[in-house]
Amino acid sequence: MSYPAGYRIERERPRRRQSGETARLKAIQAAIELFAVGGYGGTSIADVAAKTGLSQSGLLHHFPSKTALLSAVLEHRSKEDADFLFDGEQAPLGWEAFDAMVSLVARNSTRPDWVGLFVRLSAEATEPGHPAHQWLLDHYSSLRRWLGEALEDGKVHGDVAQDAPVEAIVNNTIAVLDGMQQQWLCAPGSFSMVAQFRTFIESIKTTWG
Amino acid sequence: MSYPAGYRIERERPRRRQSGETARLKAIQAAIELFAVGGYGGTSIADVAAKTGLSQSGLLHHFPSKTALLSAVLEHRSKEDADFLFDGEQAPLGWEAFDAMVSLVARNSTRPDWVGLFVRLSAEATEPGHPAHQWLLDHYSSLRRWLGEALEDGKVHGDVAQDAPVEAIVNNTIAVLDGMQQQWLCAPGSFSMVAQFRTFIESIKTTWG
DNA sequence: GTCTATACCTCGATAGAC
DNA sequence: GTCTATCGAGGTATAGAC
Repeated sequence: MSYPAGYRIERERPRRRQSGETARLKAIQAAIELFAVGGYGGTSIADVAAKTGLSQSGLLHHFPSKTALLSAVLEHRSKEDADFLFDGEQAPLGWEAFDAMVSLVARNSTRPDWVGLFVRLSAEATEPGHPAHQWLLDHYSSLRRWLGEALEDGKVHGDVAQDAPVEAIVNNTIAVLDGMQQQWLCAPGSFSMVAQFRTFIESIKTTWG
Repeated sequence: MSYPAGYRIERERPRRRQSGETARLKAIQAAIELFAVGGYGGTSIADVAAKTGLSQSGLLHHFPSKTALLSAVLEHRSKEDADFLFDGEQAPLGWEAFDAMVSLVARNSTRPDWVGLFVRLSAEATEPGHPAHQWLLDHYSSLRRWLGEALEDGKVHGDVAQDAPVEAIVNNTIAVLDGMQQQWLCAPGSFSMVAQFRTFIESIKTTWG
């Protein structure tokens, strides 16, 4: 059975009840903002529900449990980060990868909630039993792989010194990124994350370029 | 009024009830280990009491509130850190300050509980309302001051390049320290914090030495 | 899809006996 | 110095009406 073009079975109609998808997105956004301040453990689903404009049970209709909500938040975050960094294109290699990280820092500077979300969750999720633990491991692992490959590629092309300690450079880059955000949260606006991160990148380029 | 040497008014006597000081120290140690895993918000005073070998109320006899316990923990930590780094002597200046930081990292490598304590608490305490917020600000502020002075002194003595961006170097050093510990907690023993931190220090020495 | 009501737990803190 | 008992608040999750 087929229909002529333009024919729609389900036409748009005004409705009081928002669609499940709308409610989910609103809730995820609310959860991001609240987790960013209180972390996962310090935020109640009632808080998220209130910010979403739902009762607690109303929220639990869309996310059967608090951890389900967390999973949705993490998935959302990972996706947006990947979209920003790569956006369908090939991941940059060589020092360009580190320049891409600078862009990421610039983007983060405009999104305190995302910085807070990561800083809080990653500290909590260090613990093996935490519901975001695996996510955190995956996050680090993919970041390490990408930056590691970028440096190895740079060695092949002669942009990176042959004796550059890849693992240490990669880990330190990630460490600067995370530690800087931690400091920045204490006093947002007290320094430029971009400028500071650039200083770091310049230093490693100078040393192992 | 004076007593002959060797004469003691209060002689040691066996007692069932431990002294207040003993109980306090036991509780602080227990709290450190528990805060290191669950953070401040994620740890109940009942947990601390159990680990100390007291009932919840028994613990609250020594620390009138949960925040009082936290304060004692923070004070304890700050003191031990200062003792380790300076130990009554003058704080080292120039690049020696950064070498001292390497020693600190080496010490931390043997104390996962301290690393955990700092990572969790500092992430929570980023929030202005957190009971450890001021402590965190003070911690960063004193660390920044010391490392900043060290670099300025190095400039005077010609060990540090005149155009070295002091603030960025200092902040990045602290960032590496913090971020590295965060990664290390995810998989303690998966890499050497000392070696990695040395790589960072070498890089900045190379660039601005 | 959203709500109220509720079950059941844990938490921080206080009161008061020993 | 340590305990039991208890209060009141707030947490997750479920049942069931609309």
